[in-house]
Amino acid sequence: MTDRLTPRAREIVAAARELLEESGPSVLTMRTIADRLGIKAPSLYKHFPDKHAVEVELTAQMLEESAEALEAAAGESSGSLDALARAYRTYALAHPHLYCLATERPLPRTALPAGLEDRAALPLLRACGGDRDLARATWAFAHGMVVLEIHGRFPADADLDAAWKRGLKALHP
Amino acid sequence: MTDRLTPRAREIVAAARELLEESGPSVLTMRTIADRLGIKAPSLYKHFPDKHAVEVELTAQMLEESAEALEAAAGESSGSLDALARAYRTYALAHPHLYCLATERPLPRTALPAGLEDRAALPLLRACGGDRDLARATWAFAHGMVVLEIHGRFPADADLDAAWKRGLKALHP
DNA sequence: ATTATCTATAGATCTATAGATAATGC
DNA sequence: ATTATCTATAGATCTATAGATAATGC
Repeated sequence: MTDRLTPRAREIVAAARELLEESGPSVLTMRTIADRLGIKAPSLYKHFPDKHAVEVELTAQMLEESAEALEAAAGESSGSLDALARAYRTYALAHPHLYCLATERPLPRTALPAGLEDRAALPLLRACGGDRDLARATWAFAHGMVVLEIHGRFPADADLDAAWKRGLKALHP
Repeated sequence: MTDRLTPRAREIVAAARELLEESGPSVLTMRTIADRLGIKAPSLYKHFPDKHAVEVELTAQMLEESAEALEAAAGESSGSLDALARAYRTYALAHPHLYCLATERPLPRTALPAGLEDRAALPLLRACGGDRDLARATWAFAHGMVVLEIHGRFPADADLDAAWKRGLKALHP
């Protein structure tokens, strides 16, 4: 995974990520990426075939980092489902634009590192005792809570901690 | 609600909706909307101040129609939470681009018809016996299932009916 | 030699405004 | 008169390619 890209390509992805996280997807263009590196936009095409390839790398970063966050939560003292949920929510809310970019479009499965999709899903699956249906339902709940919060869909006075607790209590009594 | 817009404005929204549902958000431009009506794009600005105002109307349509679908499900024989969930999923999957447009951005609360947000939330809140936390958790679960399905995030062989059942059983035993 | 960069540019679009013209309604 | 439309256009962008030039590595 660290050798998927040349060093220069990694710098390009890093610049893209800073832009995305700071200012959102609408400012993420080949020109703004190049500007941040002090080069011209056409030079980027020596490192990536097109813009989509850069976005795929951002998606891979999100999946890998959220997998790491979940693995860390699973490995801690408690390792409870509450801890996993907290880790998921914390990661997503710390990187809302990245989370949405990686999540609100089809997974570019063939372009991602082998095994990454499964790795990202594994901690939750384990915590569900291998019950895939329960793991998917819990994932949907967590994803729904996170994206609805990111997009400001809950009423301003909603107690989201309470909603998380209520959902987790039901799914994992 | 039927008098929010002039007849011509309603035709514009209808054309926008057809485009969106047929071809997705990337083709929804002022020019394509105008083309579909046989007029030129600048003429649209006599009916809407800007493109965003058209999108707000599409969002209002989605909220109103999904509210209707949920109200109908609540009023039927069973009126169970399963029926509500089925209605929600069916509506969203029948209108994936509209559902995402209306859902994957902040709610334009001040521009929407008064009471629409509450109305859309009410059937589920009722079915939860007024428990707002449970209603929000259930909404997040349903929204998560739907958007993950729309965006092709579940493995191709995932049994989504089973995941829905499992989640609903937990949330509403 | 190869690689990274640059300049120049093709080829598309987009949103939105200004001002003229035609059609409609009192 | 008012309203809807049109033409013309401003003013921004975007992605991506072609071909030249400079710098690096054998």
